[in-house]
Amino acid sequence: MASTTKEKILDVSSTLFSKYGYKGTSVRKIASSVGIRESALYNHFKNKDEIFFSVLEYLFNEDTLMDIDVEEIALKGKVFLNKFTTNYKLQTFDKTKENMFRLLMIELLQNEQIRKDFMENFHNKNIKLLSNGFFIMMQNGIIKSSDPMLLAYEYLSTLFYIRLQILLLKTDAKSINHLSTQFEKHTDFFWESIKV
Amino acid sequence: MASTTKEKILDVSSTLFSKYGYKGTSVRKIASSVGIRESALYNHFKNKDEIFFSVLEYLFNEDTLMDIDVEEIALKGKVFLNKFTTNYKLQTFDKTKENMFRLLMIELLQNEQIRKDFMENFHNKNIKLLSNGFFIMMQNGIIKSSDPMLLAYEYLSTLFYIRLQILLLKTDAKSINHLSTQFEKHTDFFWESIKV
DNA sequence: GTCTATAGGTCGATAGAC
DNA sequence: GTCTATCGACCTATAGAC
Repeated sequence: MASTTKEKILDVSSTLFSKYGYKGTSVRKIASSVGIRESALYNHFKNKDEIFFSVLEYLFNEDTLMDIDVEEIALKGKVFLNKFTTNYKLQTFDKTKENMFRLLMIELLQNEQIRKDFMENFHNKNIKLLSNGFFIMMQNGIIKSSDPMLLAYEYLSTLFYIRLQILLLKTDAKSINHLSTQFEKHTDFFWESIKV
Repeated sequence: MASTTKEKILDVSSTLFSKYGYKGTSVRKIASSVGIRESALYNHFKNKDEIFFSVLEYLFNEDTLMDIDVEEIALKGKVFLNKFTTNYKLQTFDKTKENMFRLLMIELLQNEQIRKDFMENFHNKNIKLLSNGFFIMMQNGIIKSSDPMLLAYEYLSTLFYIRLQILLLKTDAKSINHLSTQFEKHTDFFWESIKV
């Protein structure tokens, strides 16, 4: 991996952007980290913006789609939640996904494209998947009848909050032991709240 | 208000920092917004950092303490939650508090002091208050017996997520109508989950 | 595709006159 | 306490030699 210069640039700059954000990452730093001069960068990318957006594509294009057959697995009730939670937890501790999430949070209020990506890939997509699952459960009498969207929102928001907490603690190299089982505790608590 | 030059500087720079963050706000922009030259700023503050931290103090020192007598009001069950939610919602739509929250989110991953403030004033303080309330409710048989800390975490995380969503939508001048009653929906759902 | 050299801009901060 | 003038550092980007 990172055999060509262009790939090396993307690799290095994705790390830097995820750490220091757009403004905090200079073309100079990227070049020196790659081991070339600034001017050489411009043989591979038109300008800083093009590097940045290539990094975004690179970090986001890894499909964040949950590998879940909703129609089928929602019928198994809590198994659906467990699977979703496990997937979410895996992403939280995956290095590339962590970088993506970090960059997302850094630029969330400074970059409209990032906000779009966040809303689409982190919020809407998950809300849709979850509410779909909850809807099926309700129709089959597995959980209490209510608003599937609300349930999805309630369920997802806590997962997000745990993920953010873990990111912050990691940033200061603090212990995250007390949060290691928080995902599962949340799933258990939530399931007890909605099950019939 | 903002009678002295020093106050005017703080007022202007709190707006700029909340909008563009630390790096995105230059001493030049602050000076020109106030209506003076950069050099004149240095008669009131030692450097950019001192302005920034004064802004932090200015934005945070408004007491964010909930005006709640936990011991007494927790006995009333859902009234406790309603009061907390109302307070949280008020802060979400208060202009100064919104600026504070925005600055917090912008600098969360770039500034250790901000992370500390976030953890202390947004997380720990609220978790403590809430879990205290839940503990009292449990002891009085008002809600089901479980871990008060977990309940506090579950309850707070969704409030935070709603607040973040509202902030993002406001940033792009999008409608937040569909979220206007989300705080209350959350409170109702959560109360139904925990009440005896 | 890399290098050197450099342009033109913004940044935070200081010196010194008034 | 304000101004003008200026500094050195850093920034993105380009021209042109090899």
